[in-house]
This record gives sequence, C-alpha cells and structure tokens, in this order.
Amino acid sequence: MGSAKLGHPQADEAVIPVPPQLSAAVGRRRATSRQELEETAFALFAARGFEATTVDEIAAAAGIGRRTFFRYFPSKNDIPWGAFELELDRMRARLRACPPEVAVMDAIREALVDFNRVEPTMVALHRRRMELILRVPALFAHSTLRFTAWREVIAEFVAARTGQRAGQLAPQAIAHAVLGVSVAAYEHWLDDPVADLGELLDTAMRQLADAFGAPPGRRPGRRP
Amino acid sequence: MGSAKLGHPQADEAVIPVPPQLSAAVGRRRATSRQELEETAFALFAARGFEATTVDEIAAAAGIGRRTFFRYFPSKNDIPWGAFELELDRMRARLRACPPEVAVMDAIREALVDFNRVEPTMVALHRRRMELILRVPALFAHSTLRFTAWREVIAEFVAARTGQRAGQLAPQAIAHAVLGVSVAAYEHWLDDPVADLGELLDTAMRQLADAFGAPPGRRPGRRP
DNA sequence: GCCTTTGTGGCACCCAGTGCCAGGATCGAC
DNA sequence: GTCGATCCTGGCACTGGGTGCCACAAAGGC
Repeated sequence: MGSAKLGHPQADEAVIPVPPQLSAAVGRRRATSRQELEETAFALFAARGFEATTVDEIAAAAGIGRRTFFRYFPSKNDIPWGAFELELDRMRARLRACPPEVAVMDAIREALVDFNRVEPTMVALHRRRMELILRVPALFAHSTLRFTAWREVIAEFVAARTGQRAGQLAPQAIAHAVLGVSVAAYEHWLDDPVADLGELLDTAMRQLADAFGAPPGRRPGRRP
Repeated sequence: MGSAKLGHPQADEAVIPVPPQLSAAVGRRRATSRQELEETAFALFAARGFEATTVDEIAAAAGIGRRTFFRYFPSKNDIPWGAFELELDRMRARLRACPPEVAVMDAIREALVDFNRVEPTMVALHRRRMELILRVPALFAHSTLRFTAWREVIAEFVAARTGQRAGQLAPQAIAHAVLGVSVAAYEHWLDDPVADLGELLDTAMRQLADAFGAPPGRRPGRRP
C-alpha cells in the first residue's frame, strides 16, 4: 500500500498482531476480545492516566495474563486505535465513491466529514480515544505511523484525480495539509464539550480550500 | 512557546537534558561531549543499524558509563537531533528577517532553503542524520514532537503576517503543508545521492505555492 | 479417547530509562 | 597544601514495555 517513500513497513505489520480466532470455530476459545480489553484499559486510563497505567494492571483488570495482552495489542500504544486499518479502507472507499464532477477538495471534505461521523452514543468514547491519541505525548508520537498511512489515502486520491503519483509534491502537500486541519479541528473539538465534530471539520476544510484557492496573504483563510 | 493546543510540553523539556558544564570552569570536567557521543553513536548505527545498537554499546564505545550517557542525551532517540532547538531559533530569526514586501510563501521558501543549507563537508553527516530520522520508524515517530515545534515556527510566522493566531486553521494548514513538502523533498534527496537539497526544497516550495495559488485539479502542481 | 488446532500464560530475558548515592576531579580560599 | 564547594561520573537497583519459548488448556473432528 502507498508509495515506498513515506511508508514505514513496520507500521502496517504491527497494527493487527495476530487476529485471534478469525472465523474457525476449532480450538480453544478466546478469553476476551480487543474491544473488551480496550474498555478495561480506557477505564484505567481515565482513573490513573495513560502513563501511570501499566500493562500488568490492564491484564490483571481484564483477568488475563500479561503475555496474552500482547496477543491482542502489539503495544500499549495501540490500545486507543481500535480497528484503524478498517477505517482506512472505509475512507478509501468513501473517496472512490465520490463522483468525478465533485472537485478534489470538495470530495475530500465530504469524505472527511462522513468518515468522522460517529453515532451519538459513541461520541463520549470517541472523545476519550482522541484525547488520548492527541494529548498524550507518547501516543501522539506513536500516531505518526498511523497518520502516514492516513495521509497516503488522501495523497493517492489526489494523485488519481490529478494524474500524478502519490509520492509527488502536490498530493503529499495536500495530504499533509488535510491532516493538519483535521488535527486542528479535532483539537478544537476536544476543547469544546458541545462542539459538533462534523461541522468543525467542514468549516476547517472549507477554510483549507480557500487557502488553496487564494494566497493567505490577501485572504486570511476566511469563508466568503 | 507556541499555541497551547499542539504543544507537548514534555517535548521541549526533554530536548536539552542537563547542559553539562555550561560555562563555569569549576568542578570536575566533562568526560566527553554531545558531539563526540553523537559521532561514536553514528559509527555504531552505520555498522549495526539503529535498533540493533544498544545504549550500553554506545556508552562502552565512548568510554563512559551507561548512566552518564543519559546525562548527555535524554534518550537514544534524541541522538540524531543535534542542537535542534538552536536551529529553530535560527529559522525563526531568518523568517523575521524577511522584509514584509516578500509574500508569505516566498518568505517561507527562502527561509527554508537558507535554513537547510549545509556546508559541503557536512553533507554526508546530514544525510546520515536525516536518513535515521526519516527512515527508522522509532525515530520518525519520535520526530513528531520536534516537527510540532518546527511547524509552530511556521504557523507563528504565517499568523503574524496574516493577522491571525497561530492556532487557527490557515496557519496550521500551511505549516503542515510546508512540513509535508519538506519531508517529501528530503525523501527525494535521500533517494538521490547527487541531488542538491536546496534546489529540491526550492522546487518543492514553488510547487506548494502553486498549489496554494490554484486548485490542483486544474494545475497539477507544475511550475509555469 | 485420541489428534489437531488454537488460545493461554508463566518464565526468563532484553533493553530503555530513572532515582539514589558514593565517589572523583577541579576550583578558589585560606 | 588542605579544605570545602561545586560539578561530573558511574555503579546499583528498580520499573516497565516487549519478546521468544514452551508447557498446557480447551475446543472440534474422527
């Protein structure tokens, strides 16, 4: 997947460690699930903070061995990411589904808003998830690898639309910029308990489109 | 420094651990220096690879204790970064020195090219340094924190020029985009043993300016 | 009941990073 | 020269993430 340039192969492999008991009903049954473990861990993170929670504690709280934890998550840092690879596929599909008449930045904006739509019941969880990823330094650092994969999805779409390769500068620049405003919108969302994520992303992307449409020196990113 | 939003305070503090023997000539003398340690470590990295080199080995090769190593570098990951904080100051100063007549993106491009100028004798070292930072996954992840600080320099400049705050979307987007093309240009540079970094950055930034000046759907990032 | 498959988890180990603290080296003061 | 202040060194012990190995437990098929 993606250009060989920015891709860190380890990142992709580390994501889904050993998808235990994929479909075969033979053999010993799993003692728990990724999701269950995630919930247990999130509860501990909320109580003690991410750094102060050890893997031993998570495993103990989930009633499994420490060794087994690492069969569900390749690292403690991966806990908040859920099924991110699948999300990437969703985003890719959503972009592909955009009719060619829609301009590139519009298509990205629509896909982005769609992609980040969360059920009302899941909003609290998503907030905690993103709070961890974006505010815990170790997790933010770890996120680089995921973000690279995410940007590659954008870059590939832009490349396909503009007849370039994903590794070229314009696709890369746009992908980086889109990631940037997304992160900025998320930060804003985390700061404001009643903000609507979709709206923030929509506004943010419109401002980015403006920035791409006119030099920011003359029009400071405002929507006309 | 910078907006409270994207800044991870730990990043800044961790950078210069205990600047040993800053100027006072009293007390026991240092056994080595950051730079000497860096050279020793780079030699080992070249021979065995980054991940396969342990801190113990670096310390042993440098003739110091492992404990002492951590007084020169807060972590193994920080070795390739040299005196990055000072570099940031240099970049800031370089941007400030740009006359207001020069357009924002032009100013950033010029500063960027200047900032990344390396003496011919230092090119090989800089290559090894950036190869580590950009290609070793653990280091690339670690770099997030430094990149955030770096982007903030750009964002603040754009903000000052356009009458916004650095945390707003346009400055953040531009900063992300500039980082993106910089990384892309560096990747290109690392791939091509005879490429000129300054030229690559210049071209890349011109293409970015084009992308900002016209929707990439109609003009695919080419220079007119 | 056996065999195969699959998940579990204990054990031992590696490595990064830290707090503590007993030194060693160098100064200026006396 | 000796003393004390100052600063650097590095050993020791410890925490915590992550891994290889392997014995074992639980399930299904036959």
